Amino acid sequence: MFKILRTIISRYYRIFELSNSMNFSIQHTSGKARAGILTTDHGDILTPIFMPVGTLGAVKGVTFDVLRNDIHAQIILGNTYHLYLRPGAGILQQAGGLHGFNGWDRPILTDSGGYQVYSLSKIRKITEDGVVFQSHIDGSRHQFTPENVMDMQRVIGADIMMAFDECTPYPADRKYAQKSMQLTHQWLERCYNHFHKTKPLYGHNQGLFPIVQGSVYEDLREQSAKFISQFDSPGYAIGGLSVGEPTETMYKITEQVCDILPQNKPRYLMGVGTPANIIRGISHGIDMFDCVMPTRNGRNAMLFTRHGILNMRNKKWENDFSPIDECSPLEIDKTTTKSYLRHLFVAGEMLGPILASIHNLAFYLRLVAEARQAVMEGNYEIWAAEAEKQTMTRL
RNA sequence: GGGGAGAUUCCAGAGUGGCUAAAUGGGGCAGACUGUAAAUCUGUUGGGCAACCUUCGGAGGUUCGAAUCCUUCUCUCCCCA
Repeated sequence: MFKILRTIISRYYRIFELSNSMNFSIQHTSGKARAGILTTDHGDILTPIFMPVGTLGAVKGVTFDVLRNDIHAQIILGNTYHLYLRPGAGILQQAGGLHGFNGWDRPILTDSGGYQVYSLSKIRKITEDGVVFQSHIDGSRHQFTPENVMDMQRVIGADIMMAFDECTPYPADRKYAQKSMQLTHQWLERCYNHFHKTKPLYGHNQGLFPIVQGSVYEDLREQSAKFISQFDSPGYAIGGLSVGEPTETMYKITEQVCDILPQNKPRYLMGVGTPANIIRGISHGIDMFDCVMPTRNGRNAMLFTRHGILNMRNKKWENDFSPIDECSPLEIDKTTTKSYLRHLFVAGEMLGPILASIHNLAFYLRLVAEARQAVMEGNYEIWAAEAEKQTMTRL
C-alpha cells in the first residue's frame, strides 16, 4: 500500500519537477552587478557563483563531502569529451548519469568539448559536420557533431548543457575569427534543434546554454551576442576569452557582450579566472564562472587568499608557523601552518596539493559569496576595488 | 702483509691535453599555469654588472696550454692472506 502511494507521489513529483524548468530571478543589483538565484532540479544556485571544475567527474584531489560541506560548492563542472572517452556513454547511462555515477546530488554543468577543439588542436580536425578527434588516450578517432554532443550530455544528465562551439584560439585574424564564429552559430542551431527533439533520461530537467564567440573583434562579438540571444535559453555563455588576450581586452569584451545579452538570464563567463578577473566580471554583469586555476595552481603550490597570492614552495615560508589563512573559517586553514604546507610540497606529499586545492576552492566560493553580499547591500564597486587590489598582491 | 681500483662543481656521476666553469640525473632556488592530454612545465644553480677572477683530493712538475700527462703525499673502496 505504502509502496504504491510512494510510487504515485514520486511520479507526480517527477511531473511537477519536469514542468518546473530552470528559472533565474534577480534579487538585487549594484551598478551592473547582479545577485540572483538560478533554480534547477538539483537545487538552487545563488549567483554570482564560481563552479569548481571536475573534468572527469571528479574535482581533482577533493572529496564530494568536502566540496559540499567545507567548500560549499553549489554546482560543479564535467566535460563531455573526457567523459565520453572514459568511462563512456554505456557506463554513465547504466549508472543513471553522472549524478548516479559519482554521487554528487547538486547541479552539474558539462562543457561540450568545445574547449578541447581548441586545446587539443594538434590532434583534431574540423570537418563540415563537426570535429574528428584523435583520442589523447589511445589515438583512436572519434567524431563529435552538435547532435551527438547533445546526446552525450543527455546521457551525462548535466543540469546545464553547453552548446558545441569552437573556442577560437588567440590570436586569430579577423577572417578566421569570423569563420569560427559562424561555425559556432551553425552548430548552435543544430544543437538547439536536437536538444528540443530529445528528452532528459533521468527525470530531471536540463537546460542548454548557447555560447558567444568572435574573438577580440567588437563587431563580431556584437553580432554573435545578438545571434545567440535569439535562442530562448535559460542562460547564455561567453566563450573564447582568457585564451591569451590582454586582460583589459577580456574586460572590454565581457562588458560589451553583457550589455547585449538578455538581462533576465544568467551569464556565464567560461574559463575565468583569477580572483581579480572574477571580481571585474561580476561588475560587468557576469553571474557564473568556472576555472581550473584554484585546483591546478593549488596542486602547483599556489595559494589564493584575501590578502594575496602565496607560492608555498618558496623558502620564506620554511619557518613561518602561522596558519595558511587566519581569516578563513575553514578548519584546515586555521590548523595548517605555512611551514608545514611548504614541507608537504617540498617533500612531494599528496596532502599538499589536496590541502591547497581545498583552500583555494573554499576561498573562491567565499569570494563570490562576499561579492553577492556586497551586491545585496548595493555597494559592489566599493567592495570590488578593495578586494581586487588585496587578492592579487604577491606575498 | 700482498694485489687492484679510485678521489670531479650541494649529491650521484660523465669527461682523459685546447671547442670545459666542466655532460646528464638528483637536490636547491625561482617562475609559469584561466570552459584540465597538467600532482605538470620552464628557467637557474662557483664569484663578479662586466672585462675578468678562482675551481676537478694536497703539493710539485711537463707543456704555448692540464680536471685530463709525470712525481709524490693524503684518503677511500674492492679482492687475496
